[in-house]
Amino acid sequence: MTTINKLDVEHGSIVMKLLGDKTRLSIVCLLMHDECCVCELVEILQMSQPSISQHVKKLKAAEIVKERRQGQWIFYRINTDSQVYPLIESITSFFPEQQEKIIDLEKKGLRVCCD
Amino acid sequence: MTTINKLDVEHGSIVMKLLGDKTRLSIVCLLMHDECCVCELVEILQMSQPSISQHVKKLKAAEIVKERRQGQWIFYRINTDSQVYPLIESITSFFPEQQEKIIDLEKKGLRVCCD
DNA sequence: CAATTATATAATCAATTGTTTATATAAAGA
DNA sequence: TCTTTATATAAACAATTGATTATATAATTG
Repeated sequence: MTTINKLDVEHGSIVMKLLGDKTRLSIVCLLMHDECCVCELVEILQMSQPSISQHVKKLKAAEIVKERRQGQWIFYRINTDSQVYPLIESITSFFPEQQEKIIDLEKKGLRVCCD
Repeated sequence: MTTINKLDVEHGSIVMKLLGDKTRLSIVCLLMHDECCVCELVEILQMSQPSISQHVKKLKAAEIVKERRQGQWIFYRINTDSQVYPLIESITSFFPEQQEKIIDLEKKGLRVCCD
């Protein structure tokens, strides 16, 4: 049994505003499945690299995502430790699975893998 | 057992942007408990009447709220028939109950009642 | 170490947003 | 019908936002 931790409206509206952008909402939905690096997001969302970087920067500033550098790449993932994670999880559950976009990326050989 | 109807990101981000404003998020949280007229929202949120009217207009345009005229007053309430209502309900559940603000209004004798 | 690849950052700019002030509409009451 | 009360709307404006272009940083590879 989980008790929901209430958020204040001030903080919540900031998070909601961040998700109130088509690109960022897509990024967050995508990252719910898998971590992705910037170039993968660029390919999937068909947007410029600086634009994607600016969006993930905002998500990072709000602690919605975390980053992890691996070689040349910087991988972004959902910050499940965040106070707003339950809200994020709840919101993204209303949107369609984005997995097929990552699968398409693999098919095109554009998936970044570092082992 | 309820099956969640998925929303598309395009539509969802518009709704999220509307809730990404402190005033509108507060209004929606308040209306989850009770319908309110504009002058009650003005009093509770301590904002100008035109400002509140502009905000509820946007919420109405997105079909998040409905209006009902009663005499001089126009009461706004959550549109529970909307396709995005489950999302609204889910999001608002993360924020504190706003009931005490309506109770305070009653104590001050500022609650609008038409019978 | 020079070239390449991935990402970040900064400057610029058009578009959007939220508030205020002023005015219009519409119902109620004297 | 004139006044009051409640609400809507329009115009103006400052602030914020998101995209683009150009440049910087940082790791990799030859």
